[in-house]
Amino acid sequence: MEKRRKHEIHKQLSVGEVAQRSGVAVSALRFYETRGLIHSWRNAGNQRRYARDVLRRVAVIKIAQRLGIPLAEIHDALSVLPEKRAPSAKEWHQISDRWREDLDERIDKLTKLRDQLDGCIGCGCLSLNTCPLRNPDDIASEDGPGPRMFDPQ
Amino acid sequence: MEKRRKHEIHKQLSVGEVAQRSGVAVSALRFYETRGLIHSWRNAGNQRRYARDVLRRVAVIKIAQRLGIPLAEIHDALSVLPEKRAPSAKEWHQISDRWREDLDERIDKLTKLRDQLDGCIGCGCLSLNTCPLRNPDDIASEDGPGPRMFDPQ
DNA sequence: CCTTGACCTAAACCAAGGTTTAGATCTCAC
DNA sequence: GTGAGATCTAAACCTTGGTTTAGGTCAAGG
Repeated sequence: MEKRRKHEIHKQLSVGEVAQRSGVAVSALRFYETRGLIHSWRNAGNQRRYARDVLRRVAVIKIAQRLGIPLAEIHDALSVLPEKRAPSAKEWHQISDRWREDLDERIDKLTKLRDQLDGCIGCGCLSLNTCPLRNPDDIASEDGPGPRMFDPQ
Repeated sequence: MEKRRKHEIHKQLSVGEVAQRSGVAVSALRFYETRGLIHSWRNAGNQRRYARDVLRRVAVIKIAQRLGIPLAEIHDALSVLPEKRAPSAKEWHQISDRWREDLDERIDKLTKLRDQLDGCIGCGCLSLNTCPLRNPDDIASEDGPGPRMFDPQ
């Protein structure tokens, strides 16, 4: 509780406090700042100070990272969100819907890939120049039949 | 046909020929060689020469890349495959089954993530310190309730 | 007042998967 | 045999998402 006192006294957070409470390394927080994902001001001694709202922002960043969204896109998404208040349901929807679509596309792509692989495993894939796995864009081989994937046995 | 003559005369392929026929850049082929994914010998003038079988190997590499398998793992998988003949169905199975599992896991992970996101979008997510999206490992927050994601409106 | 821990910056470093560049050498068709 | 185009090497560079290090400054309890 000794250590907690500081937190209770001022509403601003130091970078170390944000790190501890958000579970993100100090170096990562500074990195996010260079990328414009979070913001801070400086105290008299040039140290970063954060509004408590930064914790929400960092939480959103962490979620987006888990979803596999690149930081640049997270940045764009966050620029929709207000800095000093909680976003409205509508604002959150705007962002999460976009990420949801992104996720869907990736799942779709992987699923199609899996189906192609299954086809290729199952069928023996003796005619690999027509195999969808080898010809993702359905471009006919320009140089005669390619090598077969494996021996007919 | 002029240019084709060279191909027809010798069964060995130069790096440029492999690049053209496989659709992989020369620089990438050299890179794969440094990683031990493909092999070549040198001619009298120190230029790389490849057996035609390298084309099959590169095809497998390309497929694996599409599946999202890192080169180091592709290397491990390829070390199972023979260099100078087409792999047997069994050998191909050994590899493709592994990749299939890998793919499955990733699809699973993304699907779970999508479901969590859906839950979070749908439910309003007012209690974010218990939200599965924010607490992937189900660890209780140690520092009181976190900030809510958005306003109840 | 002083020491220790937190903080500051810039720059280097890491992984993956290559590409680009520079400068030298080889090959081949004519 | 010669010039163009292909190839060679090593090293630098690129992106993404940071971490580490070095050398200094700040803050605060005792």
